[in-house]
Amino acid sequence: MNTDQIGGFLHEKGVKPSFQRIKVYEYLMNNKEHPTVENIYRDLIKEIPTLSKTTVYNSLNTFIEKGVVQAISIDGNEMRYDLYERRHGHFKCEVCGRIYDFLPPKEAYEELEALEGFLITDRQIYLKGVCKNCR
Amino acid sequence: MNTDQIGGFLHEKGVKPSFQRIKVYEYLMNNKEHPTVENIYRDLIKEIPTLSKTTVYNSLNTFIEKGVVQAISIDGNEMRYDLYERRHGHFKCEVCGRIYDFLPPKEAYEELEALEGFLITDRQIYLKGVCKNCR
DNA sequence: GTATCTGCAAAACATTTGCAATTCT
DNA sequence: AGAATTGCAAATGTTTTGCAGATAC
Repeated sequence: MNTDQIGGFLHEKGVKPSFQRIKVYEYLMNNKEHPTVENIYRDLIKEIPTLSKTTVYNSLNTFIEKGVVQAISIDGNEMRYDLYERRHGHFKCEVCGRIYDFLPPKEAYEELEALEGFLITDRQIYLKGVCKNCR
Repeated sequence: MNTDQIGGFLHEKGVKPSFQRIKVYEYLMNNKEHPTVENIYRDLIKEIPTLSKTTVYNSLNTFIEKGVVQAISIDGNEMRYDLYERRHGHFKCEVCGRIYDFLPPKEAYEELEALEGFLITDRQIYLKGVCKNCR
């Protein structure tokens, strides 16, 4: 996906595709390791020297509102961000700090529908432990 | 469970049962609505006028280390705390803000074991939406 | 008597807000 | 021109840290 295509996609989703927003979205496309605002800001400012952290926050919050990005609050520290994809869970390694995606079996999600009388709009499955590399 | 029994229990779990720690633990036993540090502090200071918020944080962090309490980071705001119980999920109502416990079907948890080569020490399932009362 | 725990004040961070300047249509 | 967006500085709110005094074994 090139810049124009991202613009088109954001527009479709109800997000005005400003230059900064396109860059933030593109960053999330190319960096799947669940970056923090700091990560995004530090990297993008090389390309966009006038960028402010506020704009990164603004962009991300707009994306979340429109459902194109999800926030990951797997621990009490900073938020991490990820393109929205249905039904994937996150595993955080307590040793290296890396966050891995995983695809929980369909059953795990389907069973979660069962909450009688509640409207469910978001589901997050967070696992913690020690990853393959760190064991 | 009375104060002495809590003390015994904490001792068993490797937590020195100070007066303050027993009170914090007792508070979590009696207040299952996932209180914040602020909640705990505001209520307990009535009983323990010298209590400090630092001690509440210290106690909770010790509890978490020893696995008797779990922290809930369901959103990017303050942490919430809950006695550790195997296998229960949390649902946050976006309207009233309340956090409900729910018991995910066994299958949902068992399937999560499947992560090849990873050691899993903690699992959290967070749902968000609108609760029965707020619909 | 030495370890640990408490509690105050200050520090450290992440995130939000107010607002003026800029950009886009 | 009008509306939305950007970016700076300041404010907010949560959690941690440093440290001195108190407590416990």
